[in-house]
Parts: sequence; C-alpha cells; structure tokens
Amino acid sequence: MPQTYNYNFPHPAVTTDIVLFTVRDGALNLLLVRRARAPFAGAWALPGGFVRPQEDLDTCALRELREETGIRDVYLEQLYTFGDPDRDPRERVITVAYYALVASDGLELRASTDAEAAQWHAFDALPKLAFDHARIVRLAHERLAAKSRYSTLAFQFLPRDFTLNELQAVYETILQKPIDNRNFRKWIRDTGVVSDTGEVRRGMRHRPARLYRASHTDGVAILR
Amino acid sequence: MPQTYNYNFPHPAVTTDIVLFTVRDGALNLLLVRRARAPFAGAWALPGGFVRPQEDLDTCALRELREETGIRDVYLEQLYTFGDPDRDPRERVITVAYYALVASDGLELRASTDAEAAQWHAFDALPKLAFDHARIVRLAHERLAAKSRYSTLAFQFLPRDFTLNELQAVYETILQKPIDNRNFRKWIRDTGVVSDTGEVRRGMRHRPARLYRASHTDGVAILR
DNA sequence: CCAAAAGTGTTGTTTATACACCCATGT
DNA sequence: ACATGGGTGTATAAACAACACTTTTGG
Repeated sequence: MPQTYNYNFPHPAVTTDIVLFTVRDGALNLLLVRRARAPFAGAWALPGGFVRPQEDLDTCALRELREETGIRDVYLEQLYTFGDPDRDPRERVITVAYYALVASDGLELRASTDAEAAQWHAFDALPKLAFDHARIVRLAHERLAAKSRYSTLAFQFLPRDFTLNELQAVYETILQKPIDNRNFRKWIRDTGVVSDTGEVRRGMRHRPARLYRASHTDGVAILR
Repeated sequence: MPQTYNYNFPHPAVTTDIVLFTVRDGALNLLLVRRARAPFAGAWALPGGFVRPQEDLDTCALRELREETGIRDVYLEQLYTFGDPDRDPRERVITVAYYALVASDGLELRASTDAEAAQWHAFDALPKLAFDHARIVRLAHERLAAKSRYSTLAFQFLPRDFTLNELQAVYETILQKPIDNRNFRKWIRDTGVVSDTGEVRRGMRHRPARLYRASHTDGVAILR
C-alpha cells in the first residue's frame, strides 16, 4: 500500500526547471530532455523535477540537472517562478525556473540510449516545448542577454583559459549582433576582469593568440 | 471531521509575501503586520499567505495585501523565491516574494484595532522580523534602488500629478543620497518620461511649481 | 609568399558631473 | 520686504562608437 501525505489544506506541487545554455560552434544551444510520460509524452521539455522535502531549491535544480543529463558544475541562477494554476494538466504545479550556463568543451552528456535522452538544441531552431517552457526559455534568454552587458556572466561559456576573440565570439552569439573588436578589447581590458596568462594558443595556421583567464576566482562579477 | 488533502508524494506549502514600500514625509517606509499566532507570535512580519488552489501567484499577492491591509491598486513585481527547508518551523513552506510600491497620499490602512494590525515602519528603523523576512526586505530594497536607476519605478510613489522636486525627493529617498537638481531635471526631461500638465501647484508660500505627470499610460518604462 | 586570424589608436559624439544665482509667490 | 522653495546654463570629464591597417604564424 503506497504511502500518502496528508495536509489539512491543499498544497501545490513544486518543481524546478532549468534552462541550461551553452555555446557550441558559435551557436547558442540549450539542453532539452524528451518526455517519456504523459502529459506531453514525446515532446521536448526543460530538465527539472519535484523538490524534495529536505532540499533547498538551488540544490534541487542542480540535482535534477545531474540526474537527467549527467552535467554538474554549472553556473546557476534563479530566474522566475511560474504558477499559473493550469500550467500542468495533472495537478497544480508551481515551478521555480532557473537558468544555467556551462562551457561546452569536454562536456559529455549522459548516455543517450533511452527515451529520456538529453540533447542540445540550437536556440534559434527549437522544437515545440511542453507546458509553458517556451515562455520560460524566452525569459531566460532575455536575462542572459541583459546581464551579459554588465557582468562577466558570459565567461561561464568558456574554459578557464581563452582568447579575447573567443570571448568576443561568445558575446556576439549571446547578443546576436557583431561587436567592433578594438572597442571590445579596450572595454574588456579596462574593466580589469581578465588577466593575461602569458601563454599563447599555437598550432593554428595563423598568428598565435594570447590566452587570458578571469581575474576573479569564481562566480560572476558585476561591472560598472 | 476536517477535510484532508492527500498526495502520494510530499508537497510543500506555498505562500506569497509582499514587501510593500511607500515614501511618507521624505522617508522610505514599508508595511508590516503583527503576527497573532505562533510561530513568531507578536513579531512583525511581511504581509502574505498561502496560495489558493485556483489562484495565480500575482493574484495571491494582491489578495493577501488587500485582506491584511486593505490596500489595493499597487505596482507589484515578483522578487525571488525563498525555499530553505527550515525557513518555517511548522512545515516546509516555500515563499514567492514580491515587492510592491504605492503612493502614500490618501492612503488608508484598514482599521487597526485588532492584534493583526498593519502598520508603516521606517525602512531604516525596522523591528526584528519573523522568519527570513529581514533577508527578503534587504533584497527588495536592493532591487528597488537598482531598478530606479534605469526605469520609472519611482513614479509609483507619487500621485498622478507631481512636481519635479517631489520626484527628485523620492529618488533621493530611495537612493539615500542627494542629487543635483539641475542635472536631475535635465535627465528626467531628456528621457521624455514626464509631460508638463500646464497646471501649477499654488498656495505654498513660495513660487508655484509646475505639475507633471508620467508620459506613459501605466506600468513602468525602462530608460536608456 | 600566401591565407588566416591576431592585434593595435585616434577622432568625434554622447553622456555624466560639478557648480551659483535669479524668480515668483504668500505673508 | 523677506522668507521659501522653484527654476535655470555652462564648462569639464568620462564613456562610447566609428573606423583600417599591420603583424605573426603555419603551410
């Protein structure tokens, strides 16, 4: 006989959903999982799931990401809480949405043999999404673009060491517009958020690029 | 026999809490209610309460404000969701925090005879607050100050018609620092967010001040 | 020597800051 | 007439935007 949990007034279910971004081959991508069960069986959805009784919201988001995609060590930030009474046809489900950023280099998705496989999708060619997830994705992207303008958020898409042109390419991808590279280099250097490692990246068939890394140890610095 | 609500996995309770700001006599104030029941009986707390099954989160916040304080027609915006498993000693309670702004002129609090009276408190002389409400208040104030710099949020503290010096005083209150008034007037006029009503405020024992009102019909405009 | 990306300065424009006096009214 | 807050301009500094050529490497 299954255990039940009883309350003397109605309680909604609470989930976290995560919009995980990365930049791969110069395109903004995000991670979706294919739903195995109804509702929206077979549709693509954001990774996420129910909050456990003794679990912090951030912890829940990280756990769900790890369980559904095998990915850990992401930059994670709360986005917004969606609580439309009818957003899930089964029962009242309030979702605390997060967005997360991860560098794509050396990133392995969990073996994707089963039906609940996680896959990267190009941001500008997304499939139809389950629930109100399209709305969540839209808001996450707005926040990503807005916050990139005044913080080092975008650094999270790159490995520890990177060239300034790689960083610029990330900004161009996020903001969806070209940036003047002299102005970009001046800006990024004047803010003091990168330090020259002294190393260069060789082996390309052109002039080697200096390697930089973020000056701040971890997290995201706010500029201006 | 009381009705119970049964689920086959644990569900947290969900509340909304509202940090309602106003500016009264040149000071930033916020509305607190005194708790009648345990936990924290007798302590001051943010107005708020449980989300009903068929109720949107925003609607819940507005309803709780109305019920506990009699106040309606506020500017309301979601702030952050707090879900520390131990933030409420009774059971797991996740709260979706909001902040709200209201003009203080002609504002009547609900009759405050009972123990659950709502009262305005000066922001820089707040009593100890119940739960994690002090943390919520701190975040709300940071957001208020930050967003005032690039939006017309602060207009919400004033009635429809106002003088530029009244508006400046509101900004000085929020930002906690003096502003040069020639620069302020230039800024606010160049952004085009106010229009001259042609009216003036007379009866003061000094030169009458021109009255302005927000150019945008309602809501908050983003500048820059 | 060629292709490819790395790297570098100057100028004009816009935006932010600092600062002090006259004006219109009510009493 | 005087006290009170309302109202105005200019000069300097800082931030931002536009723009094109030289350098270094690998093949």
